[in-house]
Amino acid sequence: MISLTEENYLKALFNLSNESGEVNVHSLSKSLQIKMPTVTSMMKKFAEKRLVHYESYKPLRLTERGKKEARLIIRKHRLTEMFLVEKMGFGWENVHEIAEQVEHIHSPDFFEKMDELLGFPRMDPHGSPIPDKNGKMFCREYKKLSDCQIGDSVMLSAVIHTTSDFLRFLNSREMRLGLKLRIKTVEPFDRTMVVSYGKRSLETLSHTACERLLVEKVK
Amino acid sequence: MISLTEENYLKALFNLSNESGEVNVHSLSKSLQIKMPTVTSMMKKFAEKRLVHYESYKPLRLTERGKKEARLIIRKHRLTEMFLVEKMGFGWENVHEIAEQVEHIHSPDFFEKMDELLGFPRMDPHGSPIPDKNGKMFCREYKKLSDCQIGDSVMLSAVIHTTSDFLRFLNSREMRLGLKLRIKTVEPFDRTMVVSYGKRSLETLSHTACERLLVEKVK
DNA sequence: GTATAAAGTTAGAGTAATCTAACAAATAAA
DNA sequence: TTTATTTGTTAGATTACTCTAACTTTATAC
Repeated sequence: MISLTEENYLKALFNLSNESGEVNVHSLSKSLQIKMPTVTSMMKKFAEKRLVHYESYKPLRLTERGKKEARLIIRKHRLTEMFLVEKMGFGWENVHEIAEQVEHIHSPDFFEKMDELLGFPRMDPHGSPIPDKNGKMFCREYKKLSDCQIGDSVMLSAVIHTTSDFLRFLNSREMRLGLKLRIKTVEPFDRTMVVSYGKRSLETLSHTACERLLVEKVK
Repeated sequence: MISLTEENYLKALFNLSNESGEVNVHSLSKSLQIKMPTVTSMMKKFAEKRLVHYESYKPLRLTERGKKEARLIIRKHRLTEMFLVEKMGFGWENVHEIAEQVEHIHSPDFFEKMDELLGFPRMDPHGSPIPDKNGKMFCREYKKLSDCQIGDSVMLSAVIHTTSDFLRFLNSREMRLGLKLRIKTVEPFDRTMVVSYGKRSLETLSHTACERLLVEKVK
């Protein structure tokens, strides 16, 4: 059995994993706002439960089991966010907090029903993929807007590091998933971009903003 | 701040209160499946927090504050049950378990939205009243079917002690809230009733069943 | 009205999850 | 390559909630 506390550790481990699947105690501690010694001792418990590979002074790595459990929690989180937006009329900037709580509910039926009512969506309202009931996740290859070039035409496909401040900023610029935009200029010194889309022909986006926007190339 | 554990104690206290608002440690212990010494010590904590009136060896009584907090949790529970039935297509016999978990979510917006989408219902799917956001509860005066007489015509208005077994029993007899029924006979020795309603002219109900059915007189 | 049973309390201990203080290892800087 | 900084661990304490065993009070039965 996995406790609510453990579920939060699992989710953070999953979200903080770098390309090679590694997380260090310090970043986990910062992300969960739990002191390092507490995290260390929890990781020893996780190792016993075969949820992480743990060796003293080495980075943490989720086991396959750990990853699967994490994805099942993320599935519940993302289905909930989608349900809140699509079926209950919440704005995408207001659903995270609620989903953080709903994701811990133990009831397969509840989430199956959500999935069904939503028509088995593959993405959440922020464009992140929703793992299936077996904990498998289908990932498309997105690119950060900040890695694109002047002249590129791209479609906004997902947003990451979605604080509600950031989402409100996007709302205020009428930016939605699926939006097609074109890069007009990139400032060399701070990498600020000027883009055009819809009726807006000269919208300025900071490098920080562009790093949080995932796009796909369009012709 | 009231913890999840405390919320469960509050709810049980409220539901077990008799006419004079009293609950004993023993029944609370049985209902929560928590041993009596644990309950006693929690009740001392509740007394400090001004949630119950506590005196050694005397029955427990919720304070006004305690009652209000309890009703706010019950509001969340009943709104959730209603939402699960009306908006998500669950059967009334399957919603209790899920609502037991959802009721602990801290998000006024979430429950306000449910309330709104449901059209501000005053009753849950089992006919129990839903307290308002200030923790006020409007109660109609119902009567147990078991307290009615031969020849009475009544409307089924609520069901209590709603285990899923019992609700499935009602489903199997096509019994729904709002149903009008007439008492044909009452066996004197075991108080079994024979009633008629809809297309069913001779349905037998045990005394146990009749005690769980709340009705209003109709002419 | 005493004996028995039921209900309630006290004392002491255990577990999960957290913390601080002190120390150790690994990494970065000088 | 030594020093300083960052990261990680150990040890020991704390809080919330739970338990069992032993004892006390209240209620019930004879």
